[in-house]
Amino acid sequence: MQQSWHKLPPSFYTHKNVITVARRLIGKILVTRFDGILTAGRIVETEAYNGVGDKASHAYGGRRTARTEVMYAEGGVAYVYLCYGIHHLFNVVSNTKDTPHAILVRGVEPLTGIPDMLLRTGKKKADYTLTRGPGNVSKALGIATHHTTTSLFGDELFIAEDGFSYPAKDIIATPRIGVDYAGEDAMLPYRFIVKGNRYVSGRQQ
DNA sequence: CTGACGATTCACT
DNA sequence: GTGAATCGTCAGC
Repeated sequence: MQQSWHKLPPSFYTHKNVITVARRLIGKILVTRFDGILTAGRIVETEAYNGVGDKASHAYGGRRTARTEVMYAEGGVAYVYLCYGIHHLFNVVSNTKDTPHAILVRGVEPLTGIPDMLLRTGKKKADYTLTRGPGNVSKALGIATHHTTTSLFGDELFIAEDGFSYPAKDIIATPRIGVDYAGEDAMLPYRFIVKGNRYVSGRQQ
């Protein structure tokens, strides 16, 4: 199983077009190995945040703060922040240094370590709610805010590919979720989902 | 130092 | 469908 995983190379993350990277992340495998506990899931939902010109992005207008500084790093690190005081949201930083692109992972399909995901989330059985929605993804995989700035080329937190891919016709673009405050940018088709997949958040088609 | 609020989730009506 | 939970972050004083 995991012996056929190949960690994504730096060139995957330094790509200039964050929309393209978000699209390519669909079908890849998000892997964590904290304290020797291996958990992994196949990414089925992502959202792109397109730098300083994107009103929905934390880096809109070139804003730099202690929290968002990591978005300006070279692609290939994690950006994790706390939302609503409760939920840890995991993002992948892309593009090169000083261009604050990021991709929010909103849904994965559990592959490895499901019993550990159940322990972390306190759930009793593995149904579609286990890793659907960005808060649940981080909780099930054990990702927390202190993992922000973690390199995706280490062994604790990374993204891999295993040769699997979804048919192109099943990957569709939609507007992003929960970004109504972004005005017209809220309409942009920067969210990618696997059509019909149960681990995609929001209303089911 | 203070206050308002969020790239959400879940329990409950 | 509605509302509470909950706290780090950031703008403003």
